[in-house]
Amino acid sequence: MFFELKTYKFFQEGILALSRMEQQGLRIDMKYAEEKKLELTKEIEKLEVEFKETKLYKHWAHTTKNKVNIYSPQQLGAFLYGTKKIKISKETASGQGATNEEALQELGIPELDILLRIKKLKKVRDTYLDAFVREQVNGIVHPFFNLHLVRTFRGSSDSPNFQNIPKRDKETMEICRRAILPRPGHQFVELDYKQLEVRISCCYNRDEQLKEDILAGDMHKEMAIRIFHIEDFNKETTGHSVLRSATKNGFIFPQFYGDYYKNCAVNLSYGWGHLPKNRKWKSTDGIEFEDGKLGAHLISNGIKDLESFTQHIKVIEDYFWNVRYKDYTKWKERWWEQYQRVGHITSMTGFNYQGVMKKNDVLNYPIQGSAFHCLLWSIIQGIKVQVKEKWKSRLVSQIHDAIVMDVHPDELEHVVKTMKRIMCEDIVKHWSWITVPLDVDVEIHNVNDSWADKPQR
DNA sequence: GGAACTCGCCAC
DNA sequence: AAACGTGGCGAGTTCC
Repeated sequence: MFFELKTYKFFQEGILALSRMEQQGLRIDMKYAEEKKLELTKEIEKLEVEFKETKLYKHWAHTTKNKVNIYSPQQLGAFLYGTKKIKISKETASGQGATNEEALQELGIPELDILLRIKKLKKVRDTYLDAFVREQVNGIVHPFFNLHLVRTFRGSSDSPNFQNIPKRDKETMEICRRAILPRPGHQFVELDYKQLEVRISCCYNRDEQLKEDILAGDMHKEMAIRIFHIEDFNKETTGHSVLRSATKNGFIFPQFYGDYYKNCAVNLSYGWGHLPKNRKWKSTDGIEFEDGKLGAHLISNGIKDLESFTQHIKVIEDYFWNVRYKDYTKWKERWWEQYQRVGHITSMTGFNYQGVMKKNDVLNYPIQGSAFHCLLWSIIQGIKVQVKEKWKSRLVSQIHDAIVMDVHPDELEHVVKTMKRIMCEDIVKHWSWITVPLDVDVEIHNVNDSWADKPQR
């Protein structure tokens, strides 16, 4: 398949820019990382002893021929679903009984909480801290940023992977990111494109309602009101803000990736709302809502169990795609029809997607790719200025829609201003297909603070 | 002893 | 008719 020369050159420039990031690298607090690893090892050993004293473990050891490995999903599954004959509520892709966090928590066996805690600490120690220590050279890690590995023409990172360091979970985030430091006297600055993928999707689907919702509205709130029957939505109250998050992460995002109402209904009610899956809801079920429980609130609105909630979400999904974002839906049909007819699709940034693809792939790849290409273009331009103006500041990492910089305080104002200009203004002049304004969120950390420390304000 | 697989989990 | 997109990576397991 052909790529235009400018597309080829774009990636060539991209590789050169990313290799400058790689050469720069990021500082690791080696003393901290080594000490934290030891501390975690002690805690893990203590918890292992505690776990092995439980009745559950003794039963497991007693009924197993070979030595029990508590970290083997296969052995754990065999014990729980075989020996103990617990009914499987969730299967893995290959049809085995799942032993992931969600599945284990559902069993309600308190001893398993110890095991989950051990696994969480091991993950942090062995996947992150260990990798930093292993990969560092003279206290600096040089993560690779690849452009040749991903189906969507996004990038990836390895050795160590700097694109999946814990962020959402406060405890593990702090343990891992505390190890990452700016150069002495410098400060971290992060520039994140706001809602990049969905904005880029508008450049394909030209849906005016979606564009309006992104720029002026609050679609998570609007949909939360419909999903949970909230007449007087108030962002400040805990109940409403939880249900807004539930809607965002349990409905909006999955829907944009091609999920459907049945999964979303489970996500929303069982996942976020803590409502039971397999029986009628009671008024005492579910998370704390405004004055009572979510269960009571939904029951009073005629939704009494997962089945009726699923039917409700089906209606919402229909509204979402066939009424509210009907032009997006029309684009999906046109785009899918085109792929089926000619066998490939070309993205706004000039990349060809070919070969056997599912419908969701055809609809997602070009959007995901083009969104990342906005970031890549900004990185290329940013590094050009960095070199030309001989900045002491450096671009040091990228995470799909975000740039991480190691900035000298004297240059802070100029660097942030320049990067914002590149990311929001220059880019829309360069690519006329960008028909939606782009915006960035800037997080400025304090001088010498680690990546775990809170940014200013 | 390594390749290829599964499972689980971190990010966007 | 079917049903969530992209990665990296550690550990366990199976196969050769």
